[in-house]
Amino acid sequence: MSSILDGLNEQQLEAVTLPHQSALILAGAGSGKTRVLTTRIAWLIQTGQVSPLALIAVTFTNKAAREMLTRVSAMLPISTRGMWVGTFHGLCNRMLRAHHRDAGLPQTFQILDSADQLSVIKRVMKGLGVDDEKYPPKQAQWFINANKEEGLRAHQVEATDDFSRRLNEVYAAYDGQCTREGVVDFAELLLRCYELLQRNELLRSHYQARFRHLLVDEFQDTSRLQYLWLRLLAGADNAIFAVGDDDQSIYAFRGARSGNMLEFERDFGVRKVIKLEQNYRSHGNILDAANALIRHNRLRLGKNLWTSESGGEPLRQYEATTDVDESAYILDEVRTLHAEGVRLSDVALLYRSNAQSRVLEHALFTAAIAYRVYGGLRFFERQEVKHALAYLRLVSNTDDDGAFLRVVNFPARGIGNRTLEQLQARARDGAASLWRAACAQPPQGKTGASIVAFLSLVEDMRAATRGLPLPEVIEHVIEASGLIAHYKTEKEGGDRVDNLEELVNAGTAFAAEEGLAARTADAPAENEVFTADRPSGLDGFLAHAALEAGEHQASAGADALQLMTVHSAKGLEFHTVFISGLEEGLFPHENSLNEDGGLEEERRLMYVAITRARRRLYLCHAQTRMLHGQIRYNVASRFLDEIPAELVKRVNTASPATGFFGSRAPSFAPAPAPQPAIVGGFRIGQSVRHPRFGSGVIIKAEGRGADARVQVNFRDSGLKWLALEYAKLSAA
DNA sequence: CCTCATTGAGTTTTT
DNA sequence: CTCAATGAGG
Repeated sequence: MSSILDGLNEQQLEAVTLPHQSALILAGAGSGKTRVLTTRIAWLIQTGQVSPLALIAVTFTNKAAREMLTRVSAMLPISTRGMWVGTFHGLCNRMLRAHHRDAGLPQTFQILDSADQLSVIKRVMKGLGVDDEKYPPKQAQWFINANKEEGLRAHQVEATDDFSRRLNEVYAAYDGQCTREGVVDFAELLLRCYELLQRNELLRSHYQARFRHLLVDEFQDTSRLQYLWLRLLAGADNAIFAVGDDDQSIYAFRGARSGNMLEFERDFGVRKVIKLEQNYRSHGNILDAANALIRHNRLRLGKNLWTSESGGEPLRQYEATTDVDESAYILDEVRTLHAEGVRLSDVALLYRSNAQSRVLEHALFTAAIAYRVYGGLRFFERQEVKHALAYLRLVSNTDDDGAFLRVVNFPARGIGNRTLEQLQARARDGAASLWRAACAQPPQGKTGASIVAFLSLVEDMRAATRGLPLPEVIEHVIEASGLIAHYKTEKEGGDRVDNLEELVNAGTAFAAEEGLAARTADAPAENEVFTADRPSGLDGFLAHAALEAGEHQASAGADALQLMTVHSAKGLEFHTVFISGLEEGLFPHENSLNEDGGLEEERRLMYVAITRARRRLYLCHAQTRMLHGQIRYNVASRFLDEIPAELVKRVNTASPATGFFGSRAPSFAPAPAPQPAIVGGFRIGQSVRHPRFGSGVIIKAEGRGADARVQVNFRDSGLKWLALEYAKLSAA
C-alpha cells in the first residue's frame, strides 16, 4: 500500500514524523522543504494526532499558502476549507475580523497598502506642520514600519535624537489618524493582533488550546514581531515546526531577522535540529558554484548541499558590451533552447531590480517571444482599480479619508484643493473624518454643492447596493460612480474599462471561492465568537484586494518565458536560469554596501538566484548600461570571482565592439587623417546648445552610433557627459 | 477651479 | 528615462 511517506529520505522522514515537540528544520535550497512541510501536515492529520482545524500553518506569500493547501489535499481526501493556512497578514486579518471589537477596530476596518499608507503619512505630516524637505515622508514610513515590525508603539520607541523624536511624533499622530479612520496598514495587522492576544487572556488561551501544532515556512524571514506573535500563540504546550534556511534570508531590509532561528532554539529548548542537505534540484556544477559562493559569508549556521546527480554542464558566463547586447545574447540562447525543446515557462530571466526588465522586455517584444513579467504593476494597484476600490471602501466605511480624498473629485466634479483644505482643517479640529465633517456642516457655495452631491452619490450607492451580491455591488459602483463613463471618453481608456469590468469578475471569483454566492453584502457573517471564519462579502473582498495585490495573472497556463526579480524567484525552480546585470553597483546593489550586513544579504540573494537552476545557468553582465537615462560603466560583479573558474565556461572573449570601450587600447596605427572626429554630426570643438544646460562647447567624444557620447563644457552648468541618442543637442 | 506643460527629482528588494 | 509635484493660462 502506498503511503504519503514513500520516497522520503532519512532526514525528511525523521522531520515529518517527529513527535509533538518544537523542532527546527534547516532546509537547503531544493532539499524538499515544501514537501516536508506539507507531508508533515498530512501525516499529523492522517495519524489522527490532530484535526485539520487544530493546526495553523504560516507562510509569507499567498502563493506558498495556496501551494501548501493544494499539496495537502492531494495527499488526503479532506476539505481544506476552514483550515488555518495562510500568510501572517492573512491569518492576523482573520483573527482581527473575528474579534474586531476586542481589538478596538470597526467591523469594516480597511487595509492600507504601502501607497495608501504613504498618503496617510503625508496628510498627517502636513497636519503637524512637519517640513517634508527635512523629513521625507518615505523615511517616516520606513521609521513607522520598522518600529512596528519590532513590536514597538510610538510610546515605546526610544528616540534619542531630535530627528527621531520628530519622526516618532509623526508615528504617534499617524496611528491616531488610522484609528479615527478605521484603517490598518500591513504591519498594524500583525501588531494589533499580537497586542490583542497579549491583552486578552480569554482569547489567548482559546487559541492556544486550539492550535496544538504551529508550522512555519521560511522561518528565516520572520521579523521580531512575527516571532513574538508565534511565541505567544504557542504558549507553553504547543509545538512549533519551523522550516527555514539562513542562507536564503533576503528580507532583512524589511525587518526579517534570521537570528530568530537561534532565539527559537533557546526559547523552546529545541532538541531536534534536522538538516536537509541533499539537493534534488540541480546538477553538481550549479550546486558547487552556490556552495562556493555562500562560503564567503561569515554569518552562517553552516550547511553544505550535495547531490547524487553528475556535474552536468558548466555554467556559462557572457560579457556583453551593452545592456542591449546582453539582451540580444539572452534572446538568441532562449531561441536555441526553445528549439531544442525546453519549454519557455521552464526558463527564467532574473534580475536584481525591476528597472532592468525594460530592456529585456523590449528585445523580447520585438522578437515576438512570449514572456510574462512578475511583479511590476499589479492588478489591484492600477489607478482605475484603486479608484473603484475607493468607492467600495466608502460604501463600506465612510470614515475612510484616504478613499474619500482619492475619489471626491474623480471623475472631476469641480472640487478643488481649497475646498478640501478647508474641509480637512475642520475635520482636524473636530477630530472627525472628512465625511463626518462634511455632513455636519455642508460647505456653502458652488463647490459646496458639489461636495453635497458627492455625499449623496455615496449615500445612494450605499442604499442601492445594500443586500446585493458582491459582483452586483461592484457593477453598480463602477457604473454609478461615473468611472466607466469617464474612461470611455478617454482615448487611452479602453484597457481601463476592461480592468474595471475585470474587477467585477474578480468579485464573482472571490464570492464563489468563499462560498458567498448566496450570501449578501450586508448580511452578518455567522456570529460565532471564536470560530468566526473568513471575512465575507464586501469587506472580505477589500481585504483580499489589499493582501493579495494580484497574482491575478500569474497562473495563466500559456508557455511563456518567466521574467522576475531574484526576490520573487525564491521558492521557484527552472530548467534554465539567466542571471542578468551581474555588475558592481547593480548586483551587489550599491545601496546595500553601506548597510551593515548588506553585502552578505546580497550574496545570499545571489545564492538564491543560482540555486533556482536545475540544469543550466547563465551569468551575464554588460560593460555599459543605461541607467536613469545616462550610460553607466560597470565592472563585473565580485560574485563572479567567487565562483570557481573551473565550473564556468566563458562563452565569449570579451572583445569590445567599438574601439572606445574597454581597457585594451586598439593596437592599430595612428589615425590616418588629423581631422577632428565626427560623431553623430557633431565634432570636437563645436558650439552646441542644450534645452536645459544652455550653450557650451564639445570637448570630448566617445562611442559610435547609438552609444555615442560627448562631453560638453557648458557655460553655466559646467562639464557634462551626454548620450547623443537622448540628449536634445543642437548646433549653436 | 481645471487642464496642460514644464520642471524637478529619484530610482532595491514586498506582505 | 519616467513619474510626481509644481506653476502658468483658460
